[in-house]
This record gives sequence, structure tokens and C-alpha cells, in this order.
Amino acid sequence: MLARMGRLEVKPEQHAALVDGRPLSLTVRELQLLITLSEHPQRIMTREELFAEVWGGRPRSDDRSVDVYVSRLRAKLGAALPGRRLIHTHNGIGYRFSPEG
Amino acid sequence: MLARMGRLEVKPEQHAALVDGRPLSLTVRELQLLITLSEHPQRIMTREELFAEVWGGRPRSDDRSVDVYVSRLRAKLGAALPGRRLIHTHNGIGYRFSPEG
DNA sequence: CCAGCTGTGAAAATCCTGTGAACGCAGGGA
DNA sequence: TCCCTGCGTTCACAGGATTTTCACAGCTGG
Repeated sequence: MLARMGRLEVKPEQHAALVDGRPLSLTVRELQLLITLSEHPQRIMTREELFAEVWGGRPRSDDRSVDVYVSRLRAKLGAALPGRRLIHTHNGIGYRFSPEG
Repeated sequence: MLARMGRLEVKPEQHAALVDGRPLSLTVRELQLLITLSEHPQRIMTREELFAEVWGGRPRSDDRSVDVYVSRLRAKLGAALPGRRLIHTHNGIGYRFSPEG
């Protein structure tokens, strides 16, 4: 379970995510979220699915944790890979990880 | 309930429609409409039928929602599949989804 | 005590939806 | 031919819904 997509590498067993070989400084939650997303490339994942994988259980109906962590993750990915948008929003549904454009 | 027609794939349970494996960015309504149409290929569906499936209930007599969303859907499908017309108009009746030409 | 992580609330930004109206097009009749 | 009519297509917009981002307080480990 190791993934390389372009300049990004995700290594769950090493608790690491690398860009051009350099580790991103992600928190545990951010890394779990990135791992979860990257394990299902091009697939639209609902908030419920993401929450279940990263936090466990079901989110409160008004829980915004997933959104907040997607935002934080985007900020760090965006800093390391300017001009790329790896995580796409699907309004009313959830998020999709797209390693290639 | 999964449908593949040529380069187009409709996956209701994943809230997704793919062209060549890439998700179209459709809104919920657009996707519901595409799902409904694609579940009845080659069949002419009236506005009333489409409205009932996508919006629920009956449309006002002068409601243009179906037409507007067919137009929006065509625009996005046309962008992903140039030169193809998947949704045909049947004047005075409704619309027909035709995956093959 | 300090530094960093976490989740929550709320404001700001963005997107979706339905509606009215304008536009285009084809057919019929004068 | 020209005008009118009916119908479908598309544009524009306002209101509402959803997402993004920020700030903050609690917590933890050093």
C-alpha cells in the first residue's frame, strides 16, 4: 500500500507524504485524510465515508470537520505544489482526489 | 444499477458520471436528470415523467425546469464528448436519451 | 509554560437552483 | 414574402444553499 502519483508520494506505513522526495509536515488527521483520499483516486467520496475512515463512526449532521481538514490539507498541498488542485469539491456530495490534473 | 454506454458511464450509487473514466462535474440535479434519462435509453420521456423522477411531484403547466436542465446537461456532455448529441428533442412530447449516436 | 493539534462556531466566499425573459427556428396563412 | 404563432433553447439574475476560511478555546506532551 504505497502510492506514487506524479510528484506526490503517500506512504501510509511510514506515516509520511512526500513531494519531490521532501516530506510534507502534516498532522495526523491531515495525513489520514490524504491517505484515505489517495486510496480512492478519481472517486467521489462523501463526507460520511471520509469521516468514517478518518475519525471513525458517523459525523453529526452539521459536522464540518471534513471540510476544515480538506481546507487545511489543500493549503499545505498547494504550498508544495503551486497551481495544482488535487482535491476537488463535488457540491452537495463530497470530495474527489485527482492526482492527474 | 450501473450503466456503461460507449465512453459514458453512469454510476448512481457513486453519485458520478464518467467520460473516459473522468468524472463530469455535474450538479445534483444534472446528475439526477442524466441518471433518469440513461435508465430509459431510446425511450421518449415526457417532461412530466422526467420532472416526477428528478424533482418529484408534477410540474406547473408552464414550468421550464426540465428544459433548462436538459440544456445545462447537454452543455457539459457536449464539452466532454464533442460532436455527440446524446439527448434528442421530440417536439411536443419530451426528450430521448440515445447513447449510440 | 509553551507549542502544536483539534474541533467548533461563524463570517465570507462560492456555487446551485428555479424563474422570467429574450432569442431562434419552423410552419401556416394572408 | 412577411408576419404571426408555438415551441424549445439559452441567458441573466436573485435568493438560497453549501463550502471555505478564520478565529478561538480546550487539550496534550514536552
